Amino acid sequence: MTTRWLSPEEQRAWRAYIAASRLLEDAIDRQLQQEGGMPHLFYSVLANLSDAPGRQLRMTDLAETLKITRSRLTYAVTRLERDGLVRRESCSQDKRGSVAVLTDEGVAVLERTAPGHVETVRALLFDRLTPEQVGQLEEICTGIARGLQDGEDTPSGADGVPWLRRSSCTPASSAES
Amino acid sequence: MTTRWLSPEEQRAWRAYIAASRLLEDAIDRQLQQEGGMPHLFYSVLANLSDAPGRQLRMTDLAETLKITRSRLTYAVTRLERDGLVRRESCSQDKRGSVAVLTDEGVAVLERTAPGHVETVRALLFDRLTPEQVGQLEEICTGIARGLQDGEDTPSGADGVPWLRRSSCTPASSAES
DNA sequence: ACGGCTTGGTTCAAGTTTGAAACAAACCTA
DNA sequence: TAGGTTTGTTTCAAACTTGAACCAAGCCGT
Repeated sequence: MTTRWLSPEEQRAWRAYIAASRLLEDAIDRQLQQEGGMPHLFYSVLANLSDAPGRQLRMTDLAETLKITRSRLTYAVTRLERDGLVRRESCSQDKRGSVAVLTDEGVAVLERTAPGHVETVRALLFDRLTPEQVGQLEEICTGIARGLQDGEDTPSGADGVPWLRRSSCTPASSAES
Repeated sequence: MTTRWLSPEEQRAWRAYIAASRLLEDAIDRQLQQEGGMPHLFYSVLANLSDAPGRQLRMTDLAETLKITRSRLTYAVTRLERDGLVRRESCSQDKRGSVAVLTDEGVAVLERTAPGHVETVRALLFDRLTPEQVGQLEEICTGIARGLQDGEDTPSGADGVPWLRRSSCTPASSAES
């Protein structure tokens, strides 16, 4: 096949998407770095732990919900542990595993940082979208994410390209990022 | 004000967005790294140069259209130059400036890599969206991006939070990423 | 022409990410 | 139950990003 290039509409959408996502992540990272001394991802680790039962989660589960590699998470948790916001405990059932536990100080930092973060997300994103657009965004992203996770362990069927890796999900509940 | 938390809809949209953007960038980076030996951003540098008049662009202009810091671009161009895909030339009009020029080898690599990249973007994103969604995505992203660039040199008016930096735009034309 | 401010780029160190390799414990299965 | 595979996590080096600091060249007003 002679490559199906992007249509003008698709190109515009793609460029806009790249620009928006780059700018948005940069802005959020900067805000969180200044007010919380940590990048967005690290904040997300705390946030996810905070609304997990017992404020703790197995490393792998955390990595899966955050959609990042275990390696990346190991680094993040190590740093957060050094700062006393998270503690590692070995898993009783499975001696291979370890769980990340949010410390009281972690909770405190999160509570102090969350408002500013949410305000930022709101100001930069949601205050600029109509309710319908919020719905559209969710629908679009949910579909894309699902597609990216299903191809998962891609057995490279027939002529399929083995894009992507990563695994399934184990969602937590409420709160922000 | 007591912090306007995200509504359930907003939360779902936000989480979905984070997941989708993370997975998408990872997948694209992986594909490009394998088939082109470079991360998405570097590919974008080549792509942007390729459809610029004379296949060249001032560093600052390139950084602005790519929405990245000059520093990041310096690194990327240095690497691409080391690989012979780009060449730096000093600007005649402004002796401070330098322009990045796409070399013939750069063009070759781009032509060899573009099809796979476009196929990926298509398979992972556009093939999963209806035409209406493509339009919605563009509209949403354009609005967000615009908002993020206007606040630009934020003079921190009254009680404004000085989120973000970065500058305006000087678009190029056709092709992919 | 001089000093000062702005602009275009680079440099450097510290921080983060990637991917492959290493480990160890859990799980088969013969 | 020994051996082989899979699973959970860390380690390590190389690559990339960040932000502040720096340097030069334009720009301006005097």
